[in-house]
Amino acid sequence: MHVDMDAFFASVEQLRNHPELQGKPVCVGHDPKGGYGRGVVRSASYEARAFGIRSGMPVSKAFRLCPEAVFLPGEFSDYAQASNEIMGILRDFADDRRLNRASIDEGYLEVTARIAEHGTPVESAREVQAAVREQTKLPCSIGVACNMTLAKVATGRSKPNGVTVVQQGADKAASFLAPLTVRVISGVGEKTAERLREYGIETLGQIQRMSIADLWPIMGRGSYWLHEKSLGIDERPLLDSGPHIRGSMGKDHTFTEDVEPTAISLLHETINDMCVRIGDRLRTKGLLFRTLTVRIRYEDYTTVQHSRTLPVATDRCDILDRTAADIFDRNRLRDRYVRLVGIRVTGLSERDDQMSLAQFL
DNA sequence: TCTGGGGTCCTAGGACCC
DNA sequence: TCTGGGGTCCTAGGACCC
Repeated sequence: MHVDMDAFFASVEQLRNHPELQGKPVCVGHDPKGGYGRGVVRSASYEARAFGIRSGMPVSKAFRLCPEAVFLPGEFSDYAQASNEIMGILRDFADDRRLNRASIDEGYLEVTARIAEHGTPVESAREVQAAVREQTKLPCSIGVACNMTLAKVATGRSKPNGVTVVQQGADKAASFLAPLTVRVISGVGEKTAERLREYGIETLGQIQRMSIADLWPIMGRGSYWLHEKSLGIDERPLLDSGPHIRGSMGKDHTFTEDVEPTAISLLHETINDMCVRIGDRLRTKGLLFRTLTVRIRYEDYTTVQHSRTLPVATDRCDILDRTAADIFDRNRLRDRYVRLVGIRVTGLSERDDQMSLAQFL
């Protein structure tokens, strides 16, 4: 069973934080600044979607589509809190409490035993949906199928507030997927879809009818993967995701206006500011980093990144800032306006409060 | 129309070690 | 002077997800 919250951030705002916004178009995202804002919409309520607004859309466009929409900056901690409540509920329904948390607002539950013991897939899904709604006020959609790929596609067909069940059997899976666009498969993004389109391929049914040899010139090594997905074949076991171990931490900043190459102090101040915040986050989480990556996006949107690995893991702000500034200075192109700068730290480890010999030296 | 910010995962080349 | 094969680590880029 795959459970995905409907317009998650926008729903939290409408149903938990600002009940007066129920029934109104709500966008969570960056300030549109009267149509001149540079961010994107992170989540749009269904009322906003009726105007054509979608998540990921530039806020400037969303504003033009619906100037009367309410734009909220959003409060991430509220969403994290709601997410934890939801995952707790889902876990209670899963066989052996086996839940795979796929993101802040979606998860996969093993429910084979539960369905065998009592009820049909539809009844079970409705039960989960009702429990989530009662305990958190929030709506979700659910897909039930014999593997994770199919369940997630099914959820996509259920939105909002729906339930879709894909009956068992290879033929049932294939005919369910056949008419759908390749984009419904998680892992097929815009680039892959465009490449397939160049060969006249748009639906999963078309891929089902191809051989691996036909697919190879288009997809290369990814051919087996895509062919199996198109048929609804997915052998991955549903593993409990366990406690989350983060692999990286970072911050990006897009300037309100592109920064001219000579404005060095502004660029350095911005980098310093981000380093201070990352340093604070590292220390509150008790983490150290070894590799630092600086990202630069220029006015024409070309983006490059440069990284450096330190000999010893650290959480020190001065090292973070000095290294970031140095990487930036050595690599930036001095004849281009800068749109964005970003800092990301990887190679994270937990801080051992005992000082190591390497650190001491 | 003009593209955020948080991430993950994969590939590939080069340096280096044994 | 030129050489293999196994392996790790680092760096850069790219695709993708929510």
